Amino acid sequence: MAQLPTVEDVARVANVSRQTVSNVLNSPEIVKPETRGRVETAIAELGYRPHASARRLRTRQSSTIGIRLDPLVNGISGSVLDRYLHALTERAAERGMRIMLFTADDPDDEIEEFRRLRDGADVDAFIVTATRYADPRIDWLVAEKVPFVAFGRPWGEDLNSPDRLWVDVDGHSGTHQATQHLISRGLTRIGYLGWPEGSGTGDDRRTGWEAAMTERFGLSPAELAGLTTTTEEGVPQARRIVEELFAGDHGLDALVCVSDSLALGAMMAVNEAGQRSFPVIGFDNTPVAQAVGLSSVEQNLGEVAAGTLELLMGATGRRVIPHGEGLQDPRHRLITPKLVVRRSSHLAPVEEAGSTTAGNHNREENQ
Amino acid sequence: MAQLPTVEDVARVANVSRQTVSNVLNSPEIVKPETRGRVETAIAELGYRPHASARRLRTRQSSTIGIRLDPLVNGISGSVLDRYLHALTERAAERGMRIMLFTADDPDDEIEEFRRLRDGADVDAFIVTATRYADPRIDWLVAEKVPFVAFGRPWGEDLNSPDRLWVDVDGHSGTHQATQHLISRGLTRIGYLGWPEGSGTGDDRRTGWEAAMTERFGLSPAELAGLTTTTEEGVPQARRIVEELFAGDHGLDALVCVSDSLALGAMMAVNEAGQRSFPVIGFDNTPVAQAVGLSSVEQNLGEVAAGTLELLMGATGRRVIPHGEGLQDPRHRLITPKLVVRRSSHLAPVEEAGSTTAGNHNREENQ
DNA sequence: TCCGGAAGTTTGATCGATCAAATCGTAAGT
DNA sequence: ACTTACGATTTGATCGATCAAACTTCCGGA
Repeated sequence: MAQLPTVEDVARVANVSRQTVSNVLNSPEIVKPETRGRVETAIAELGYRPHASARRLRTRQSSTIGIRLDPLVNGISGSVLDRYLHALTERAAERGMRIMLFTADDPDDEIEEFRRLRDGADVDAFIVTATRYADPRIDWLVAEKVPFVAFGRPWGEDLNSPDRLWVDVDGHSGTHQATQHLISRGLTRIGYLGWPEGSGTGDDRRTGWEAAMTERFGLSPAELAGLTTTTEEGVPQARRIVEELFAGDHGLDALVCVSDSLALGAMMAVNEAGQRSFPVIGFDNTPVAQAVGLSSVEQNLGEVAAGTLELLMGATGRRVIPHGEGLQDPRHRLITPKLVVRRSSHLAPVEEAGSTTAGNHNREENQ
Repeated sequence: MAQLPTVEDVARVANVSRQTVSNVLNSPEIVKPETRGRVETAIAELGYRPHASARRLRTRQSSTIGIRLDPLVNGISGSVLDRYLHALTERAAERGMRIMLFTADDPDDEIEEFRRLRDGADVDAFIVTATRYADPRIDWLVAEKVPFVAFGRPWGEDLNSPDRLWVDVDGHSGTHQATQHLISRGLTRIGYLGWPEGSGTGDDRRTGWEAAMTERFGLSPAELAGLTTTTEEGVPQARRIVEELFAGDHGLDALVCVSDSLALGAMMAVNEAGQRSFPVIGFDNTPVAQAVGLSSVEQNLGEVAAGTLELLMGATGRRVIPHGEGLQDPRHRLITPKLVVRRSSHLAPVEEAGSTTAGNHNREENQ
């Protein structure tokens, strides 16, 4: 088979030099229109396509972003990361970037992988997920000046640190919307089913519910605590604890939950208890929520992905901004999620309050 | 910042030539052990890491596999591909390979992307999913002799075509196991809830149920047809049709379903009808099935991923076998799935037949 | 007329690795 | 002892692009 055409070949056909071909590709504006046209014709004619590795070797740019993909799929909510990945791949493609996946057993291993990918000019930047307090990965990336964006706020650290770009979903706003929605339907004893205190994301989501309840009913911290139930993540865990709740004298009207898993477990318990009009709202709007008709807070992962790339490449840029160069403010993006209200299925029917206007919430019938 | 070390630097420190360093990396067996040790020490000392792009430029190999990631997440079962992706990333890493993602709007666009990635030496091979009859992508890949593996059998074409490597899950076996399991519990009127005829995967799965029913009860085609219900993929669709079924005089004991979506819909209808001991079995073992305690057929995606790489790289190889070179037979892998039996939750409780031995089925309590 | 300078284009060097062929040294064969 | 052969290592060329600097035109101003 004939060799693939190179810049050299294109140059010969267009009767120009290598460099001019290169310029047509990389900075067309400096080439005289007439010449440019000739070169473009030659490119089309030969079916020329630049050799990415050669370009990378020279420019030390890869037009590729690395992200770790965990081996384990952590159940029902694992899909959030997958959906983010889909959105990211798509948005990245729009800017001529691609996504490369890798795995790692632990943070040290991940750093080792960062190093390999960076040194091999395989990727220009990383996206790190599941960040923790005093994360060694972040420290390494900052120290080595490798561009990166974290998906998830730096809980407990400086949210505005210039070194640390991040995107996240505003959990507070999500649960606030969910709670307000229930309030607008005339419900008052709205409980919160969350994770044990100490998780940044979980605590953030709880504050949204707290704020909405306090604004409307002026509850004291003690009263709020009385409406709060916590459990580890997991459908059976949630079902168990909500069953216990229903066994006692809870006096609740509805539940706002920190995740779809907990909401699903709660729904099952609600259903079990024969409570046919006890609304439950989840978080993440996973496929499961869609499937069973569970109202949930939708993280707009397309926006999250777009925000990620804006931080990495600027508003419209097509290459990663080197660390520390002309970074715009703010150095983060906090995406506001939207409540998706579903006419709940038989699993946990929600009575529609006749005249309720649902504001700007999404409303979705069972598709 | 100091330049990254190159082979040249390592060579100087180890007092050997560039090529020897290269040999230590690529064919250690031809280097005298003593020399090798010296080189390895130098590598460690300098923290040298090969520059992937330079290597790629020279060798025209990228150690990367490309796979398209669809923008849309097709509901509940979309996660199968995601789980495959996780498994693939992990297995690929074990062999020093990485996964690169891309998107495409349609088959032609995907071919264009194949071309770009191939010409740019970005990837060594592709994995194609969601293949169709007379798929133009396959034709292109075969014509261009680009190594690839299809996830999914070439339905309606030559299963043993030498040009076409594929991996797939044995749907027949999965539904056969599911049906046998129900039979072993003493159930007899076991229905099948599937997709409309014409989908390769769907038809394959139905044959497993048909075979098991025929073996045990010697049913005629007409009788089998009487036990079969079909609908398009989707939870609400399934719920609707099973509700209709229950409204009439169906006489069924249980349902084997072609997917978890349909099974979930069926479960909801069953529950609605107050049938508390009507087993439903799904297919794919999605997180949803785990969450709601639905028995389902688990596709072992780790094995599928491993099979994919075996076809691409040989049993233990660390590089992609060029098209047509020493491909072993068979040119495909058909992975046998396993039934996961769950003690079903309140959504659709399954009575345990006291003394049933479940054979080699997996048995899983609600975690 | 001559010079400065910008615009457009070309030339030579280079990125970091591997390939192919050459070289060196040593052990085996006759 | 002399050739042959092989194992181990080195040398020069090369992959395909871009960078940096040089070169050529051409125009306007003194």
